[in-house]
Amino acid sequence: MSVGIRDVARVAGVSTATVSRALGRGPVSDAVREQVEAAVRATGYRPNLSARRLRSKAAQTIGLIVADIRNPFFTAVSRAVEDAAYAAGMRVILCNTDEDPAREAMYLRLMEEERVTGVIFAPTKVTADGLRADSLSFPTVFIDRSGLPGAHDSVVLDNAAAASALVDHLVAQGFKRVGGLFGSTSSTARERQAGYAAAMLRYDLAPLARSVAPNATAAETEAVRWLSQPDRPEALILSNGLMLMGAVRAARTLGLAVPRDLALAGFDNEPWTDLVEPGLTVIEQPVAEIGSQAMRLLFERIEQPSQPVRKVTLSGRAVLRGSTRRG
Amino acid sequence: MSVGIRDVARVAGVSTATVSRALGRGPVSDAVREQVEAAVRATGYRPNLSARRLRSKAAQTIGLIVADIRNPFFTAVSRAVEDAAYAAGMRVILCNTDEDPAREAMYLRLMEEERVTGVIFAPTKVTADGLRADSLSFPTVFIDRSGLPGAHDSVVLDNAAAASALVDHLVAQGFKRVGGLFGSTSSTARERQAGYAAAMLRYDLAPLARSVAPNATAAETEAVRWLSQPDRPEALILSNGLMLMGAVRAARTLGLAVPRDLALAGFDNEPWTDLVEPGLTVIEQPVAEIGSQAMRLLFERIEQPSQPVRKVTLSGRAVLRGSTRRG
DNA sequence: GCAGGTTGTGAAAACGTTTTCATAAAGAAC
DNA sequence: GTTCTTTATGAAAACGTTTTCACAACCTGC
Repeated sequence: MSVGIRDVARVAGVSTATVSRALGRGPVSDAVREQVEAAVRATGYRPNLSARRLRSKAAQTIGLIVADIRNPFFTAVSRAVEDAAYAAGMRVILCNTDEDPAREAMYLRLMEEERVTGVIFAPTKVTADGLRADSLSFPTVFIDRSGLPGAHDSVVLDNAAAASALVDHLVAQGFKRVGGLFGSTSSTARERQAGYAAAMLRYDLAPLARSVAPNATAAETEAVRWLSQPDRPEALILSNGLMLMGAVRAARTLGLAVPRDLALAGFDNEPWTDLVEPGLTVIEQPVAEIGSQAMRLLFERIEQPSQPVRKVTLSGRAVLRGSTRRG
Repeated sequence: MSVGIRDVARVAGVSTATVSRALGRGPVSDAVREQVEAAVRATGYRPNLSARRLRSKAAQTIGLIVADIRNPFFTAVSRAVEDAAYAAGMRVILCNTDEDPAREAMYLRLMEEERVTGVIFAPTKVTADGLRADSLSFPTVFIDRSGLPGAHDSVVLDNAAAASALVDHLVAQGFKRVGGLFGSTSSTARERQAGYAAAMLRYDLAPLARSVAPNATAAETEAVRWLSQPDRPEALILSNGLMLMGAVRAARTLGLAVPRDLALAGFDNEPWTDLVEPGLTVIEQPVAEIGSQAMRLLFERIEQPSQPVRKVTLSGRAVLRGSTRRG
């Protein structure tokens, strides 16, 4: 049937141990190494990674658990994670949780069964708060969201500062009734909401915050409801790219001109945000950097399991466009 | 150290074989099954999937090889593939090739070493044309693109018809100098180009087609060059969503109003295409359907390896918006 | 010329499961 | 009551590698 290491050994005229050493790193003479390589070519041998993993206890596999790969933020991060993983000779198993704690639990169990080398995880708040430092049997780095302080390595945005910057800009433009629509499931949304509220209070303005599921349709529905009220906000901050899209839709539905009737600002500098007139003001997240930093932290954690927990905080960049220009 | 099936067996007072049967499907008495389940809970046992795969020769793993997960078309398809895979108890390994045949070859070799259950693959033209029916040691379904006729199962769009529909619409609107900018690496782009050219000829119009790398920046650069010429086209068809975005950017750069100075039509009904004024006319691809059909074909191929090769052709839906409305 | 490395190699154990084979017990058919 | 199935179980083999252990051959330093 299938050609195994024994066949290669027979063809090369050596033992299986020598073949294993020649293919991996081990002391073998140059002559033997060439013989083995020739035998591999001759037989078309392909190592069986399951057997290798079982014996060597090195899965060479990274788990990537995110809410939804269709969220462009996660798409971009995942690409950076995969590039780093494959560059290090590792595979990536991708999991979508849809912000559902039950699915998160299921995938975490799967990661255990796979005996993964490590995991990059964007947890919901409820899951993150339940995970103590020793809850997971594998090295884990949180991205975009953090959990209990000091429990896990993480790479996050300075969310409060970013939200604050948006408020600063809107207030400087003369907007006063600035509302905020934030996601309800992640620590990140909470931090953005807190940063927003704190900034508003600094200007002696009343924070007007609401929370919904962090997706486009939920945001659109809520925005339509909110903006139909007589005392509707004159500016709206959205806590991610999907929700920003929902808000744009809501403004269209209600016939509100941006920024004359409604100013809009949000997160995630997605390619389309500068194409929709008059351009959307957003906080740009360093998505590739988040992914690669997360992998760096993960690899360093794997090498030094007992080193202190680290949290890398990256700054967003405010990209100011027409959607927040004062009429 | 780690708890294995022997520990569970000892705690439950049965043999490892019985534990294995109780956990999988096998004839065991209800009493024993309960004992085993209790022992699993008591010990915190997690099966080692590498060992299971090695022995059972069932990897329960699907490989998904696409050009770039950041292309929203592939993002959406991948989500559908993953949903179907996890629903069937399988894992997904995701690979990005960047349209590079060398990386495609590398990932195909990886799939062999993983002994994957099957692969969903969007190959470049050069790789697809080199793959005969017996070139791959695992069941494979091509998506978005097809290879040698009858060599592999595939799920594709009726690309020629879709491109033709765009030409029909543009001509009906009164446009005559209709150009086409197509990707250079995939069979799909070729088919769209052919459909475009055939339709143009049907109207006694001269086809004006160019090919570039299928990404936003290459399309933008080429579009700027093309649209700067005195005899520039009055309408442009783009062969995917990224290129359509590049063309929108080019029009902005050159100060061309859409559709007055330039009509635009493309593929992929991405969420932003109706937000950028005056709305972009596109062919909507049934992305979720493509992913789930591909998985269906794959599973059926796994069950009946020798059944005839099948090709599922799905139709796109023309979404007509302002970008193609005549002056 | 000899003790003490170092280097290259093979035989066999080990990794943690599932599967095969054998067997005992229980039920069905006569 | 015998024989023939069927069902539930355990002992041991098997999956395809890597790693351990042992050892021989070759160096090095004196």
